[in-house]
Amino acid sequence: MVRSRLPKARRKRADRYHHGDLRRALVEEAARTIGVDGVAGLTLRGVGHALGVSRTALYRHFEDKSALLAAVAGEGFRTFRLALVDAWERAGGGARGFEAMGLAYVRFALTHSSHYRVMFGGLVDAGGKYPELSTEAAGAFEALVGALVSLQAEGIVRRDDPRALAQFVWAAVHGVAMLAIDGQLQHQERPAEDVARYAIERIRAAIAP
Amino acid sequence: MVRSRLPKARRKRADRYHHGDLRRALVEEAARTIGVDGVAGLTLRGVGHALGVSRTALYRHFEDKSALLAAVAGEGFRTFRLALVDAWERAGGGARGFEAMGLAYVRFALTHSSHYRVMFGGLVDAGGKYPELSTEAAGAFEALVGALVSLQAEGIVRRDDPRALAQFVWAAVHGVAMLAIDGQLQHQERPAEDVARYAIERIRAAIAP
DNA sequence: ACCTGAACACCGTTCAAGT
DNA sequence: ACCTGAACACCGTTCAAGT
Repeated sequence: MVRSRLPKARRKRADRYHHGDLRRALVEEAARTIGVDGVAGLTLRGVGHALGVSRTALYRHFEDKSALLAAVAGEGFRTFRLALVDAWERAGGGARGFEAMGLAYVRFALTHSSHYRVMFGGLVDAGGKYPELSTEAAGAFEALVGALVSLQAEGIVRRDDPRALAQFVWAAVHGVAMLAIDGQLQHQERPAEDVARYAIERIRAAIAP
Repeated sequence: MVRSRLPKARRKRADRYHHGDLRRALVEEAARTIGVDGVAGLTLRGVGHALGVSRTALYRHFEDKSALLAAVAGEGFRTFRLALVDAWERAGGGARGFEAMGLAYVRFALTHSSHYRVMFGGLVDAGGKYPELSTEAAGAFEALVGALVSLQAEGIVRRDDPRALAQFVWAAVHGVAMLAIDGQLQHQERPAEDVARYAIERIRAAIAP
């Protein structure tokens, strides 16, 4: 009996996936699918098929689809934090670092829009489930807090509670990113990045001493 | 043959739904379901069943599930705009009106969180589809622009392009609302409304002359 | 330990047919 | 015009069984 080759299946074989390899492969494949087809296009069957594995194999590593999405979101927060810190450090901190971090934020959201939506789609802090996700999200937040504390020491930022400041700044940039993703920021043909730059300048005024 | 009464079905009969009545009933029922069970809990079959109508009846009024959700989002933007304008006018405009509008914004988002998520879940401006939704969303935006123009005339707000200002303010409050919905704003046991108040104060500083 | 394949209970959507 | 009921092609998830 001839078995036709399945169209999307990878070369990898099932017996390679031991010792947690499959778990990582599942998260990566899910993230890739989301990047191409959006969250709505993510099916557990499709993920399994793409990896040449049965569609139920993933239940050995994740409780359900939500848990897989939480892992994807957690991974997203990790690379997100790295992008933010990298931008801050490359610009040498300070006022320039702050703008660079803000632009890196918006760029990440625009470049990985579907992934970003999963990160902020209501999974985080979903009743304390998915502790790894909460940790990664908190880590990204702490990167911002650290930057603000440094800016306070320089005298560029008002000496309010750093976490309160960070919540405000995060919320404001998050809002810009979300509206940019939704395509609601191109009213007068200005590119989203210019809008982001203007917003960051206003945020800087908002937190000035 | 005895027909057992279906559990969730309303009293209304199918023959009442003529001349567009069903369309409106479908939108209302979908909005109610979303409010109770979230977007994930919305099924076309459930909506039809709740109205005592076949599960395919809705295809006479909507192209597909997305179109129904767009109608729900549009309706959401309408009541949203009314809430914003009402808060602004009740406070008599000015600096107080601005704060009242901001608080009304966040309260609406927290009270109708699932509905709010549908409104900002990526349906608006989805390639120019759903013109009614775009119109309603634009209407809500214009309410904010109007308030800012009035504040500029009073000399409370800097004389930048009102639409650019409105985009920034909207984005910032939107971000606060989204993080509040996601439960990411209760770091130090402060209620979300206090965080919102602080954010609005900072936004006011950001757009000061 | 890890994976499979059949089965179950759900979906959204289509379509010929009814009034 | 508006609605129905059967049918289709999908889902996520469970579970006994295999290595």
